[in-house]
Amino acid sequence: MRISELSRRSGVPVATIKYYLRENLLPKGEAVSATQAEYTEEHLKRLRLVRALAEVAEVPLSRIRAVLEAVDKPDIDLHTLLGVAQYAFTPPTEAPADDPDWERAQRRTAELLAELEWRVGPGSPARGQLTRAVAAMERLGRPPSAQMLRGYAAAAHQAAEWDMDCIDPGASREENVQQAVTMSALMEQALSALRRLAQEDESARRFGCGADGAGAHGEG
Amino acid sequence: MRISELSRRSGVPVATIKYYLRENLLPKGEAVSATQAEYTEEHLKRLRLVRALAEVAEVPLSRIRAVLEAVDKPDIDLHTLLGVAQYAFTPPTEAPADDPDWERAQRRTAELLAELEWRVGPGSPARGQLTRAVAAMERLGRPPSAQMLRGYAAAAHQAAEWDMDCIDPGASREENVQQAVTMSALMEQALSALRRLAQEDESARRFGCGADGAGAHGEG
DNA sequence: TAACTTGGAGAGTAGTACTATCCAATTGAA
DNA sequence: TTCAATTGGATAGTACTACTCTCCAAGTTA
Repeated sequence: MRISELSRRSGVPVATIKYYLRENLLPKGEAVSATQAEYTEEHLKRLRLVRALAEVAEVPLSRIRAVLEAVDKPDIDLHTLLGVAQYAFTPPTEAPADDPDWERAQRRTAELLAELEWRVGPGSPARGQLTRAVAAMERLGRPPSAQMLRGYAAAAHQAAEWDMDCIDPGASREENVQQAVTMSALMEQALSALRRLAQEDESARRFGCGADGAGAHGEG
Repeated sequence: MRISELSRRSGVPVATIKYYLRENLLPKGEAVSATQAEYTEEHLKRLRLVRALAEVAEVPLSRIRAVLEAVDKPDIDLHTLLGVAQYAFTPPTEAPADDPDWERAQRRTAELLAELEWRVGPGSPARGQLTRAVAAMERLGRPPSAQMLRGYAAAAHQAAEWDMDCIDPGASREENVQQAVTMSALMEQALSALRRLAQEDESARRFGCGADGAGAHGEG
């Protein structure tokens, strides 16, 4: 397939595909001649994946590139594959110096993970992300209760188990990468949306005036 | 307090505070003279909130402005207050024309919400967000199973209940706004981080080689 | 009174994600 | 065979976001 067909089938403008090629978000097609290259179904799949992550999950292209590069290394086992994808997805957090809120948050998250006995690497960037969120809440004078964190952790673990149910250890590497990345990014969007909808529902139940739930606040 | 003290106490550069004032992210201080204005503790709180949302939750300033403006309207009840904050937070999604994946996703999300009997407005932007995520997964050939969506929905509702437990109907309006906004944005970050950590744990349990969990993939 | 600070305005900057233009080589229809 | 159209590759330009810097006159402090 030529670049124009890739464009037509994916709905992505040719100029954008060229940009993705330059930025190493898409591997180059096989050069047939000096001014012709052949693209495959794999290119189309990868392109669709990049667009889904960029448009729907709002992942910056730099991080998409990091994930794809991390994942393109051959000869790693499934757990490591999922791990590097995860690690590349999560932006690294640098700890501020001499911040009591940060110190407290870090202590709390470490205690939580120890209590839950989760098998997470000591340098997992999601630790930093969690610490940052908790520290920000401390700074605003609204620290989350230990109970709340434990509850959220239980819900998150439940979600993670369903996620892992979708991974087939026997499937191909490319399959598992697609699955894992889709999982991480798109189900996160879905979870975020569901939580917002659930908040609206719960708010209606507790504080709502009418109890019908149909268009309480103006039909956006 | 003068602008320089606001800067010192918040850690935000004076130039940035001036920018936020121009962009209506922070109300103007009370003008004492032509070249002097007085800022209060409320300004400091608001500034810290803006920074937490921008830096930690990565909410674009335009959406922070929308939330703060929506929430600054007086004389609305608690449920509506939480609702407008939520609505302003969620970017509106426009449906693509003639997309079978989108149609299917929309049908599935509508069915899910109906089955769960959640009281959500028909124009709630989180519906669009959910439809978009599901449609993207359909397009990639990896639609989430109905079971998985139901499971995620249950987890999301559980989280929403804990969220609402933190809202005190008797507290001041400004309190509730802060609480609701902090909740929505920062606990979402925390949930995302916890899900990633839980995925790492679950991946280690199922596919891991060593079973110690200490630094399986290279100490980020 | 002289150095410093302040609020306000405007321009400048860095980064992200495209988008448009140009070019020579190549291809496909007349 | 010829000639418009397409292709890949390179470069430049654009729109947007989030600051950051500079300037200035008015006001405050030593």
